[in-house]
Amino acid sequence: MPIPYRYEGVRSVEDVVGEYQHLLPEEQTDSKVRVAGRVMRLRGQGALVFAELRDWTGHVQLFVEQNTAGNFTHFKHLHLGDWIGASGTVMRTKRGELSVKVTDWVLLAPALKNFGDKWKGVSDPEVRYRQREVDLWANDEVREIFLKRGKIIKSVREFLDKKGFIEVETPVLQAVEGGAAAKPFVTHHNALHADLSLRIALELYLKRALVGGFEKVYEIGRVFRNEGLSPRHNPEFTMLELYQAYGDYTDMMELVEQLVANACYMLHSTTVITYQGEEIDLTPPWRRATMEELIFDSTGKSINLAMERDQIALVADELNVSYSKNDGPGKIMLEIYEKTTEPYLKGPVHVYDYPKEVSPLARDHRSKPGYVERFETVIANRELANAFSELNDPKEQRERLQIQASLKAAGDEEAMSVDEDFLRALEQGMPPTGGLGVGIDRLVMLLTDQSNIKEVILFPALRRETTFSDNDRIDTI
RNA sequence: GCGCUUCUAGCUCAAUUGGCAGAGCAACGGACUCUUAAUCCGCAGGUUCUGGGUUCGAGUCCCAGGAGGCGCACCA
Repeated sequence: MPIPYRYEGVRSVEDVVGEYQHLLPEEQTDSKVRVAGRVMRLRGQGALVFAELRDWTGHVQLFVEQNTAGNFTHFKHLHLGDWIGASGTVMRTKRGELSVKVTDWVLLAPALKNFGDKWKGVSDPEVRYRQREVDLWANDEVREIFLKRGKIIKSVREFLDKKGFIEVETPVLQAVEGGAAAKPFVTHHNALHADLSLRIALELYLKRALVGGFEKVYEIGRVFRNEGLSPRHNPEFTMLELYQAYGDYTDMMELVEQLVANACYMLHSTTVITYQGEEIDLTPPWRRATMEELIFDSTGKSINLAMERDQIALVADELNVSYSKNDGPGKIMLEIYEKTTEPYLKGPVHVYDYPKEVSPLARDHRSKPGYVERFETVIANRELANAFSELNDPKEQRERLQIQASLKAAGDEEAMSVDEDFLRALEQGMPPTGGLGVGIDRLVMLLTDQSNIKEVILFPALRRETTFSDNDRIDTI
């Protein structure tokens, strides 16, 4: 029997099940429907076969009788996972299961490998991540997560569009990567005879868009960082960055609260969620606290940037926080915060007023010397967002980047370079601006209660597979 | 990159702690016209991740390597 190129008139299982939900046991209709999907279970019963057909929207039972269905013998010998199209009438069985009583059916694609145990599926994480297509069929909750991921991103777009933000796209291949402290992936453009980096952030080009007149602009895009893998880090991940002219970091606090609460509500119809067993209330407004206050709360130590570097270093020593000889007071303070405070912040909380030393793109604090107007939002002990009042003074920005470049020359692989294109743009004038970055994967993890980033990335990065294992039917066919 | 840990049939897991590698599901053959992880009968299935070593004997102990998970480090 030839496998057809198309199968027309298919209705979704969800649609069919919804329409005929009212049928009583043993009630038969002469309503013809066509459905298609994978055969996920087979129960032979002599001259009668029950099958579970699953499509993207759900599952429905097929009732296949020798007397009334074509090609009955072949149907009996279908394999779990085979794609078929079936047409028939809708009925409910004696035992109450809504079914399609099949009259005609056709094999659309055989499954030469199975999806594991029909009850337990697959649980080996290596198979689940390497062969996500198997995972998606074997584990319903996996499909659910990726459906939710799509909904979350959609809700973010709708939210920003409603606020008047314009979505743009900026280069992934960049001559001078910048906008974050991270090691890039480097590639080569043959025709240009140039090494290019894959972007590590969206920041610099989006600011140039602001100079160009976009007053509210955002991009949701993949960025790439050449770092180790972990349950919370994939080398490519999705960032949202947005910039709003005439605003500052306090505007960004409100915006991120609304954005996250909105996505959460879209998904759960509430803004209170459970994450890894802990209840988290995302209802705005969120707590705001300075880094110094939070360090004091968790350690009882009072530090600030009016202190000498050595005094702060002494506190770090007392707290068993390591730092390097070249670190200034701001870097040491950040180290203290990250080791003693952030891991214990359940949040949501906006941690604000960062040391200037560790924030080369943020604007000087309007009243606190040595600080910039920057905050990070922490939820469930993890940084979810990072935002500042953006530095828009080209002279100051040049000096900051030159410091970065000298750090880079001294061996700091994560320091930035001087990006002349960016500086030239700033010289044209960038309005006062609030900017915000949100890790979308982290947001999805939070809202879907996942602790491993691989669970929210359809095809996460893994080491190259060196051996391919055989499966059963491929050899016997 | 470092530490801990896991790897047995296609899948999910056993194997008396060093003594003949096994079960359920899937597959294959058969019975059964209302099943729901159907049931029943039969049959087949293995480089125990790879390579060394210790031992009369290794899935089990030792060494090296591979892949995964968790933690640390870096970061989001």
